[in-house]
Formats: sequence, C-alpha cells, structure tokens
Amino acid sequence: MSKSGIKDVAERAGVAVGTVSRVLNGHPSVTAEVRARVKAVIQELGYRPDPFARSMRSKISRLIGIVIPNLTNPFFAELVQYAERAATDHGHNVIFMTSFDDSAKEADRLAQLAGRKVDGIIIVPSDGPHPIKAPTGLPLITVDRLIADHPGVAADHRGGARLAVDYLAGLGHRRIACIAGPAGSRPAEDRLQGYLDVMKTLRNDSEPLFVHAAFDFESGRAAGTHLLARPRDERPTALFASSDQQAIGCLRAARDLGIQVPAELSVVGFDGIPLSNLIAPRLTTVVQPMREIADAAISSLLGRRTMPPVGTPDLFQCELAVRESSAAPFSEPAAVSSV
Amino acid sequence: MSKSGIKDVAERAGVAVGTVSRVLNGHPSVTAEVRARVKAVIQELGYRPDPFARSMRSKISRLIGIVIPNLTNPFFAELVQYAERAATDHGHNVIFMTSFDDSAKEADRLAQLAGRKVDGIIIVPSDGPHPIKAPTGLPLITVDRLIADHPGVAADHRGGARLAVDYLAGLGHRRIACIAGPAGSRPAEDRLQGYLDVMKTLRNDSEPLFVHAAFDFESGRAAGTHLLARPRDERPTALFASSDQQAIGCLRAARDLGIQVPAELSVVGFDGIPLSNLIAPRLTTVVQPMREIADAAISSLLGRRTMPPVGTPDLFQCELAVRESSAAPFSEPAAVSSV
DNA sequence: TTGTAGGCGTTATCAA
DNA sequence: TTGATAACGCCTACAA
Repeated sequence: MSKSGIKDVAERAGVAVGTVSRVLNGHPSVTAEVRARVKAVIQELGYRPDPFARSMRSKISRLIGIVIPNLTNPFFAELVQYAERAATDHGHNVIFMTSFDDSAKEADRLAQLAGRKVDGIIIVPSDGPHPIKAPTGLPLITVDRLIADHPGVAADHRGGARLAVDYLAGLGHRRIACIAGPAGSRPAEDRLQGYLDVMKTLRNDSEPLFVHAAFDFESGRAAGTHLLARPRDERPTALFASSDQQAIGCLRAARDLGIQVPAELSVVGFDGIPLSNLIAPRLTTVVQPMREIADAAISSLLGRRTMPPVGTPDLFQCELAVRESSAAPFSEPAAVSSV
Repeated sequence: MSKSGIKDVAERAGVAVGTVSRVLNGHPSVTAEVRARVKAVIQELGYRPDPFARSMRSKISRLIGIVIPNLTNPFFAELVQYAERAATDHGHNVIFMTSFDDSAKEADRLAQLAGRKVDGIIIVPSDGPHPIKAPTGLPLITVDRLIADHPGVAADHRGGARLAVDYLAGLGHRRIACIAGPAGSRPAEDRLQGYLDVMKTLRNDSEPLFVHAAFDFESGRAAGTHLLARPRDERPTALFASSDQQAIGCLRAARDLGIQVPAELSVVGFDGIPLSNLIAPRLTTVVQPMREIADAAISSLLGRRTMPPVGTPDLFQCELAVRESSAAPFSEPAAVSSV
C-alpha cells in the first residue's frame, strides 16, 4: 500500500523501468501491446510519478508563478482567476504571491519563484518608481502595468480612455474631469493620455481638469469630493475615473454632496469589474478583456504563442459598456428648481 | 557561471558535501568556524539548493495548496491573501486553485495537489450536496464551509448571526426577514440557525421569514426584491442577509423599489468585506476575523498549532460593525405621508 | 523495440 | 564533529 514506484510497475508488467518511463512520456518506440500492458499496471497500482524526481531530471516544473500587488482589487482577482484557469488548461499549476505594492517584497517574491524554478512568471509590477527587478533566465511577462525592459501584455489603456471620453464629449459634455491613477503608474499615465487626447480636440470650449489618486474606492471618493466641491456652474458635468473602484467612490462622493447621477453628473469608470454592473446606478465603464489578456500571458510564457517583443507589448482593445451612470448633461428637469 | 551545486561548495570550502548540507539545514553539529567558511563560499558562489532534489529526499515540499470556489467573492479573495501571507511567513509557498463550486473540478484539483505532494491543503469546499472528497494521507483543513470528517476552522457563523439579529430586535424590529445562503451550505445553515434562535425569543409578536439564495450580489438583489415586494404594513422592516454581497444586492433592490434605507428598512450583512464600508449607505455587518482564521488554518497545517479535531472545529468570534444601513424601525417622518 | 546503468542534487546513515 | 557513500525516483544514452 506504500507508494509504488516506477520499479514496481516495471516488475509487475514484466518489463524494464526504462520501458515504463517511455510509455509515461509517450515515447513512440514502444509496442502497442507493451504500452497497453504497462498502462494497465499503472492503473492497477495507482502509480503516480514523483514530481520532484521528474522535475529534477527534466528541469521543468510545470509551475508558473504569479505575483500581483494585492487581491482586494477585484481587477487583479479576476486576472488571477483567469490565469489559473488558463495554466490548468495547459497542465500547469500556479504559485500565487502578493507584493503588497512594495518593491522590496516584490523582489523577494521573485527570488523565491526563481528558487522554485518555476517555468515562467506573470507579474503585475508594484506601483511607484520601481527601478526594475529581474530574476534572470526564466521567462517573465508583465501584465497590465507595463514596464520597460520586459515583455508585456495589457489592455489598450489609452485607446480605452479615448473611448470613454469620446463618448462623454459626444453626449455634449464639455466640463469633463478626470481622476487619473497614481502618478508614475503606466496604465494611469496611458489612461490620462487618452483623456487628454480627446480634450485636445475640444480645446475651444473645454479645459482639461484632472487629479491623481490611487486606484481604490476611498481615493476615488476623496478625489471625487475634491473635484465636485465647487459651484454648480463650474462643476464638471462628467467624470472619467481611471478605475471602477475610483468611479464607485465618486458615486459615493456625489451622493454625499447631493449631486444626482446621471442627471447632474455622468460618471464613467475603467476595468469592467463584476461589481460595476451591480451597484446603483449601474456603472458605465470601459471593460478590459481580462480573459484574453490572461490567456495571452499564459500562452506566451508556455511558448504556445510568441512572446511579445520587449518594447512593443501586446495590446488588447477595450469595449465601452454604456449603462446607467452616464447621460447627456443638464438632462434633468430638477435643474430648474435647484438653481 | 553555470549553476553551482553543493559539490562545488564543498570543494571550494575544503569540506565534504555532507557538511555543507548540514550547515544548509542548520544542523547543530558543525563548528562555528566551518559553518562560517561554508556560508561564505555559498555567498560567493551564489549557490541555491535545488528544491526538487531537496524535496525528493526530504519528502517535504514547503508548498501548501489552497482551493477555493472562486475569487470573485471578495471574502475568499481576502482569505487567500491572508493565507498566502501566513504561509510565506512560515517559509512556504502557495499553490492556488479554483473549483468553481464544481465538485468534479474540485476533486481534480485535490488530486493534482496530492500529486504535487504539497505539505498541506486548505480548502473552502464547493457548495452543494458534496458527498466528500479526500486525498488521503496529507493534512487537509477546511475553512469557512465546514464539512463532516475533516478538521476545520471558521467563524462562529451562528453566533455571528445572533449578534446581528439580536441587534435588530433590540432596535425594536419585529418583522425581521432573512436571506439565507444556499440550502445545503454549512455556513448558510448556521447563520440561518442563528437567525432562528433569536426569532424564537420573539415568538409572541414575530414570525420567521426567510428565503434561500446564493451568496452573490445578484441573488441577493433578487431575494431582496422578492421579500420586499409586498404592502408596506406587511413588509419586513429589517433584513438580515447571509453575506455582504447579498446585503448590497438588497440595498439595490430597496432602492429600485423606492424604499429608504435605513428609514424604512434596516439591512445587515455578513462577512465584513472591504466594500461593505465603502458603499452608500455604509453597511452594518457582522465581520469575520479573516486574518485570524487564515493564520489558524496555516498554523494548524504546519504543525505550529494543534489541528482542530474532526467534529469540533475551531470557531472564531465575529464582531458586529454598526454603520449606516440600520436604525430603529419607523424612524422616518416620511412614513406619515406615504400611507 | 527493450534492457541496463549512470547520473540528476540532496539528505541521511554510518564510520572514523 | 566530519567524511564517505548509499539511497531518493526518474530519465536517457548506450547496448543488446
């Protein structure tokens, strides 16, 4: 009843260990008959090859590491979930790690993964002025927060932002404010650029107005409060937030300030997390193709897909989901009575 | 420049491989002098022991597996995050897996972990009438959703529910409804029991009223709509939901029905996910000590703490966080005009 | 096609 | 305390 080894299988099947190994690895030069017999014995004995011995020889672990800043951001949670799913589909398992947006911890985690000899690493780099890190020698791909010197895959943040702001402008909004992500964050800068791209086309009657803030709820609420705390005729009529969490925070801020959404204020988020479609009002947002992004990252690491070259990351198009938090400006009858 | 092995270190330090191994594992019987010399060489060569060879011999992987139903539930995300943190603190890494609440997938994942020879498994079992599963021979601990035949650690769901309903009753509520979790789910049943416990003490002027629903937002919204869609004088004045997600769904439902919270309806959730404190109104909820639960699970698996005996799981007390979504019944002046 | 044997990098046993 | 050496379980030339 103790774990049976390849030797036991060989003996029981009347063949040599080498032969068993060969059927195990699908080596072609084995008689169909022998192969069948060996497989039968394997079943019978419930034999499972020892992964350590196997990895020691083959130098491959069928393990991929994934390190993200934190899991309380639903966006990352979704990424991890899809990544795990994709890895499993390819016969790999996932070692999960959190960097807590701390570059020292991040470096430590990467070192651990390197020590584990994982086959590849997916990382959402910690924010901040991260110089770089780099466990050399094993495939690494950055996701979402792209970084110089490393291959990456992400949504087209800039294009996605344009989608949102174009939409708002098309609705007739002119005082469109933006809650940018944290300064120094690549996706934050990209989304801000997208916002500015569109604002430029409106130059005649519109000034860009934005503040930086972390991606979380509370930061969004604070930033929103800041942007909205001004006289009604100076106040933005639309707000483009760089994350759904920020946008939801804005909704909170608007409510606290007694501002009606979407009647007096349109809010558009970014990410497309599940929650965005469940709050009231349902959030209009730019949804990122998480599934595709995760699949691409895994496939690249595993060599089923060419690794995106350093410098020119694989970008995936976003889609705008128009829901309840946005409308044309001044669309509310209540406006009359409130002035 | 190629990976140096223990042999190289031994040679360079003028000792035997056995000695190097001993300093590596902190074995006491090594002269301080020799130990220092060996360590120096290790540094110098940048030597890293091969984890596979090591595991092959020692039979320990320093890997623990964690399988949860899904990561879109923020409650589980938090659990995973804390578990990873605790595991890392103990020098272990975490293999993360999702069962998608599918018992077949779950069994498969468990088999994979067993095959990986992890040192232990943390699992939040899939819901439904799961007979059981069981990779024999390696420590496994269930979390949150306790199950017969396996050690477990969880919040005191029943006690937590009592806390909530007691509070509502104390506020003066009598028509207190409950959105129970899915039938067959252990924590759901426990929370329901807690609800019923308190309702019994109110027997004279109060009837229990509850419906089963999945733990997610949408199910909560649907259930809430169902419970609230009745004449005002028959409608519950308070709602105890079995998860924060359900509770938030209820808030949505109430809003859609034009019911004011907390003036006309008090809502209390369960879990204490971060979001619960960020929505409007801030959700009164029963918060589970996630950190402690995760720590206990990891410590038990790693033998730093006695494994809770099968049948008598370790229970952790919850705390009630009173916030904005609850108040005494009929506290609104609007009541007069709406009848 | 199949068997034999050496080696992968460590740890553990047993002498010295 | 230290050194030599046999496992650990598997893969892979090399022979047969």
